Amino acid sequence: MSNNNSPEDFPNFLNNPVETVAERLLGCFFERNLGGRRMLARIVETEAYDEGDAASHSHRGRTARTEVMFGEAGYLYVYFTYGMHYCCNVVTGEAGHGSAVLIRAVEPVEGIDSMEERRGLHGRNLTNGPAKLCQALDIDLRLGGHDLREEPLRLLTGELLPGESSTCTTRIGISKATELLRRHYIAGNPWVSRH
DNA sequence: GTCCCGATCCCCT
DNA sequence: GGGGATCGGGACC
Repeated sequence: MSNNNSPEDFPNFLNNPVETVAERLLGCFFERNLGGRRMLARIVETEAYDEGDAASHSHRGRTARTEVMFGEAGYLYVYFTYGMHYCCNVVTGEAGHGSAVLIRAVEPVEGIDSMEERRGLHGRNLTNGPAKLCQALDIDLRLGGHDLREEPLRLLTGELLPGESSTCTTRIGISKATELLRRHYIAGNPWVSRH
């Protein structure tokens, strides 16, 4: 992996249409510092959401919950769902436009023991779902609105590896705008939630 | 104020 | 493959 994880590695493409960003986030990293323990995870599956999209939390306009989605790119939008799960999104686009990319699956790279401890299991189910990865990386509402250039959770740029390619399909777990091809994942990657 | 349902996961079969 | 867990947001009264 050609990645030396310096702070300058923050992605410079977040201020683009959300489906473009969703694709380009594939291969980027979350670097989580938890009490001095470092975890690194590679993004392998994403979904794009924005205002014009009936499935998006920003579709009905600004609310206290979704305010972060309408802010500047590069911040974290976290929501709580089904009474017990958290999911996280990278805010994209210009301020005033409510768009974000849901991170649906990551591939553990470093600090795997720490993730396993938090999840209470090991193997494929560690991070192959949006709420699973939040539990593994200890992401909850306390990180809502967090600047992803800063500790303790940073977004670092990354690329697809030679031989890898991305695929685009319809999104998962939604009932509106089900026809849109706004789910992106790295083809064949074992950490993707569903192939 | 009340009601409904969700960008889900896990355990059981 | 199905259902239960569990709670906050948003719609409507």
